[in-house]
Parts: sequence; C-alpha cells; structure tokens
Amino acid sequence: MADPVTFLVVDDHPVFRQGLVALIKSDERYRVCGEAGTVAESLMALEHAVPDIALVDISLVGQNGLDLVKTLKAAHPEVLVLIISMHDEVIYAERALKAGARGYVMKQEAASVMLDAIETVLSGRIYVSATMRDRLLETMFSRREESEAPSVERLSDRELEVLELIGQGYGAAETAKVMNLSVKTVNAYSDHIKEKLQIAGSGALRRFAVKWVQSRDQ
Amino acid sequence: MADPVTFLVVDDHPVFRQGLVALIKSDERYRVCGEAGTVAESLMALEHAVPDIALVDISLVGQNGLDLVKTLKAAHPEVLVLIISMHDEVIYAERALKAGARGYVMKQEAASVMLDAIETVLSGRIYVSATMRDRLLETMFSRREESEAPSVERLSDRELEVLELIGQGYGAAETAKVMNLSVKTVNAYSDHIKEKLQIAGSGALRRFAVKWVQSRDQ
DNA sequence: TAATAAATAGGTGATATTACCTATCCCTGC
DNA sequence: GCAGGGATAGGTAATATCACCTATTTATTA
Repeated sequence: MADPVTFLVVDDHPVFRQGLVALIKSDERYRVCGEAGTVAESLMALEHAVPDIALVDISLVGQNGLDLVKTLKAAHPEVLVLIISMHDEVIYAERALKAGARGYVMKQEAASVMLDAIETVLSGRIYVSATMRDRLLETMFSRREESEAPSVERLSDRELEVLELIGQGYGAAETAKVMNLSVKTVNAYSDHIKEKLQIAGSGALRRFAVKWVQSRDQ
Repeated sequence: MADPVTFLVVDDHPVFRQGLVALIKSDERYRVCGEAGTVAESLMALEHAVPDIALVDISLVGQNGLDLVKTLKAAHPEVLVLIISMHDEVIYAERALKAGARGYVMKQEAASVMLDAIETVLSGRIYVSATMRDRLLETMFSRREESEAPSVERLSDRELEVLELIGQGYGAAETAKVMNLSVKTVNAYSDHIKEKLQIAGSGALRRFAVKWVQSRDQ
C-alpha cells in the first residue's frame, strides 16, 4: 500500500477534535500526525512533522484562524488546508480561500460530507458547498462581464457607511439622521447595496450587515 | 458488573457528537442508547429508550436547547441532563440549571473535564466550573439589594432569545417565524425587554442587541 | 391560597419601512 | 464633451412595525 496521507488537526474544542481524529482514522489510507488546540501548538506541531493536509477551525479563540492559514502557507506552501468552521460560509468562505485554504466546510455538516471535502481537497480540487460554489462562480463571471461583483468592495463610500450603520442596528430614519441625509437618500443607498450585493429583502440585508460588521471588527 | 449507565447525546454537529460518543465509550461503565441532532430527533429517541443521563447542546439551530431540557424534564423527570454549550457559561449556566439541567460544561473543555462533569452529575451533584460556582454563590447572597438592576440577566428565557435574534438582525416578523410565535408575542417580548433594560425606542433596542450579541460572542 | 411572573397573543391607530421609479447635479475618464 | 457612476432626493402604494392595552393559562413562590 502507498504511504498514508498525514493530517494535522487544529481545533480548540478537544471533543470535536477527537471526533475529527476518529473520522480520519476510519479511513485506513489516512493518518493523524499532529493535533493542536491553539495557533502556538500548531506551529510546534509543524516543527515536529509536516502534514499533507491540515484541518483548521478558523474560530480559534484569541487569534484568528485565517492568520494561521497564512502563516502555515507561508512556511509550508505544499500543505493543503481545509477550513472547518462554525461560521456562515457566505461571510467567510471566500476570505478563507483567498488566504490559501483549499476548502471550507461548516461544522454542522455530516461526517460523510467532511470525508467528501477531504477527498476533494486531496485530489487537488477546491471544496465548498454546492450553494457556495454557485455563488462564487456567479461572483467571478459577473465581475468579468458586468463588473457587478457582489462584494462589499464594489460599494461606494456612502453606501458602505449605510451598510455599517445598518450593521450596528440603525434603522432607515436613524441612519438618515446620523448621516444628515433625507430618509429617501438612505433608502436609495439601501437599494443600491442590495442590488450590488445581490441581496433580496431588507431582513437579509440587516443580517448580512450585522455579520459583516462583526467579521470586519474581528 | 452493574448495569451500564445509558446516555442520550443531543448535538447538531455530527462530528462533535461522534466525539462525545467516543468519549462515553471510552468508559466501559457507560453506554450510548440514543443520538439526536434536532429536538424532534431527541423526542423520537426518547420514545425508543429512556436514558439515565442526557448530554445536550443548547445551541441547537432552529429551536432552543433550553426548551428541550424543559420538555425532557417534564416527560422524564428522572433523566439527568448535562448541558454542553459553546456559549459563555456566565450568560447561560444559571438559566440551564433553572430549566432543570444538573450541569453545564463549555464545548472547549478538555475530555477529562467532560468526564468529570458526567461523573459529578451521575453522583447526584450539580456540575459547573469552579469560576461559575463562585459566581453563582455570589449572586445568591448579593441578590438582596438591587433587584431592579437593568441587566440582561433579568430577562426571561424567551425574552433573551428575542434579544439574540434582534441582535443578529432579525426583524419582528422574521423573529416570529424563526421562533414559531405570533408577531404579537414577539412584540410583547420586545416591550418587556425594553422595560426591563430601561431602553427607550426600538432603534435603541436594536443597537443594544447588536452590541450585546457581539460582546457575548467575543 | 393569593400574588407574581412567564408565555402567549389579540386590538388599534400612528408611523416607519420597503420596493420601485424617476430625476437632478456634479465629477471623471475616454 | 458626453456617458456613467456617485450623491442626493421626491413620489407612491403596500406592508410592517411600534407603543400601549388587555387577557388567558400555567407555574412558582411568598
């Protein structure tokens, strides 16, 4: 038989980590060569053994898991990284892939999905959920043709200000007051934001805004 | 040997659940008699076999785990419940114990701590972290004077849920849908929250809620 | 047992928000 | 020098939300 694929598992919840380890061991082609609960432990583990693939929880307390991905990729570019996160993929998946990860799975997924993700990443492809795949493709092609990338970066300054205030819990009238504008103007900005980010409905916009502000503030 | 202690494991993250199951199986006196990922599944599992102890994640998506605790205790008062939560004990532990749970552990705790908690609960005592134990004692004896303190702790369970959803950007109608309640009820809870926290106006409540959720999630 | 609190929800009128549209004025790059 | 985007805002009709009230049922507790 070929050499086993080696795994580094990074998660600050010991029991979840144990679950992942058990999952990996369920396939005899795989072997765990390191475990870590913090960024510091991860770096120590890497000195001891460099894995083929690392499963990383990006919601590590204290430090951001994305930083770990960057550090890891900088030191060992050949290591594949699969992010396992309890946070909504809509907000974090793209960021994680940009940071060098090769896949993104949510923690609530079934074991079979995780194994699928692992196999996909090992085979050299990128793994994200089907929904996310569509979304990312959409982003990419609308960026080419209509320059309508559904990304916060495409928002104008004022639109961004409005998004920020919405994310802090301000309503339309309050936003208007704070920004010293007509409610109508704020309304128009909200409309533009929804259009640019391809968000349907005010509720979805509010929830997106809250999450965005949170993620931005780390 | 005596009959094994039977466990029901309720958690909507399959891999974490598997980790818990592995943990339980590591002690030959323990046996898993049921697993569930949702409240509905839990109730089905209970029809099939009543466990000695249930390990319950209170942050189940969709419905609140505290409700499950209450339902479970109502139907089977003899079942011990140990809450395993990813949320800060400071906010939820007291509530969980009041709902009938016999212990509260955070998900990031080590396997040994979880086993300790399980043993404590099985022995008939209540388990909380040492820090929390002190805090609860403190609360108990200093509760005399300022019973009018405008603090989130004074909110009822349902009110807290509503505050949480508002803080995530849900509007009244959406909150009602998520919680499976009438908009009128959600409205009433909002009113109560504003009264208890001495917050004037819906805008101020939204902003407070957003900040509170952020601070709670660190 | 009486009182209190929690969970639930209906009623009502005043206001606010939304979803679309249209329409200025002002820059900036081609 | 004009097309396109950004900043600004008015119009309108359909909903939704808010702020107060009242009310029932069920627990809990003094």
